[in-house]
Amino acid sequence: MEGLSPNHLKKAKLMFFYSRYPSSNMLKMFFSDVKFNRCITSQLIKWFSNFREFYYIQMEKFARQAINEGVTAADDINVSRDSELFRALNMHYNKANDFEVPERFLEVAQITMREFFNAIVGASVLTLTFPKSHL
DNA sequence: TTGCCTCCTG
DNA sequence: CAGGAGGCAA
Repeated sequence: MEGLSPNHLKKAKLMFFYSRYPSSNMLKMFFSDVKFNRCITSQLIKWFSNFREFYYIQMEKFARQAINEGVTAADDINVSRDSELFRALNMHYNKANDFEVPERFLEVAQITMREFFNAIVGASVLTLTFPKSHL
């Protein structure tokens, strides 16, 4: 019925730093000590789905914050280990802070942030161009 | 139908 | 995070 321990959850979170969309096969390799069945697989996939939700919610949150703080160019957005965004994400996926988050994750997070920034700015431009009834 | 995903709740 | 609803592709 189960097979996934709290440690597996912690391990999954660390894996998230490397891939946001691990395939079921990748999961099977990463969790080679687990006897997979539909429930286990679904469980793990659900975890990553939840991880992504949190990730994207934070992205939108901080992208809007940057806009409100006056940032006008996506290129002015940078994500480093001392960024508020990173602190929020690290707190969520690496609570114990006993793992060194790969540099690659910072790069990806920054790219994501910029994409959200542009998407939000773009959307606001639309509402300004086509106000009220026209949308 | 099955599998995976997002969205929304609690 | 778990559950359930609902969309979508295989």
